[in-house]
Amino acid sequence: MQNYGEYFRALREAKNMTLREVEKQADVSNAYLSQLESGKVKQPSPLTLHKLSEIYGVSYDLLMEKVGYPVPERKEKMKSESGKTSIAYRVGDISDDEELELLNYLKFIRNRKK
Amino acid sequence: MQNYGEYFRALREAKNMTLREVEKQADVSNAYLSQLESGKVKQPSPLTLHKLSEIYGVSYDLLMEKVGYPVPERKEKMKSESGKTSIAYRVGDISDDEELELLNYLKFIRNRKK
DNA sequence: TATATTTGCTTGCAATACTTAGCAAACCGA
DNA sequence: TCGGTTTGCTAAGTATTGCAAGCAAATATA
Repeated sequence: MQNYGEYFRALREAKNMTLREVEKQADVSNAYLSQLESGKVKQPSPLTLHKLSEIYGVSYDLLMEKVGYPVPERKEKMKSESGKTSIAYRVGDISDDEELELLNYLKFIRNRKK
Repeated sequence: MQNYGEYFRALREAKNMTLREVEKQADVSNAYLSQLESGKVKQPSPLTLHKLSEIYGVSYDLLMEKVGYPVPERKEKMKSESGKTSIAYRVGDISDDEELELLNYLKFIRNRKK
């Protein structure tokens, strides 16, 4: 993915967290998080991705793949293994653009009722 | 692992390869390989590890673990999640209500652009 | 309104991955 | 012996990760 900065931002905003909240929980500086979300970071380290994956509740592998690191066989497996069962729930059915929209909508949902 | 430099050297020598042979196949400079094997490198990038894993015939995961990167736990998490929704896999932990809303919104997105 | 806090961001800076250039010793065939 | 090649290595330089410090605007609090 080229513009994964926006993706990280969407993840954070979907959780309604500030840069400094993530900084505390992940032990990653808010300065660096800002750079990450604005596309100024090329490839954050696996350790950083791991911390963020836990906070945002997404898989470590997914983030590794997002930023362009080689990923130990997973995507291919999931695509080839499960047949047509539960196609509506399949991961690959959602494009990156759609995913961003869903994250933004999730943020809207969570802010709506307060 | 602390002294994985020697480990990489052992891998290379077990294959009877020179630094320059590995350089050609992996597209990693012999200078850097030398530093790597003499313990002057802290954490080679995942991409470099991936290339070396293919040449030396060891698993990518193993090398990732050797140099101290977090390694995806493929035991419980993924299996317990696979039965659930894949949207959660992509956008993070969500409630059932939120999932329903997101699925409806996804349908809206897809019908919209046509 | 005025002051304090929050929030995102930018600017230097240190550490480190990785490269190009090149050195020195070992190894070759004539 | 001698010129060339191979081999591992070091030195110097570039690029990027990630941080501490701090700024400016928004927001909260008095």
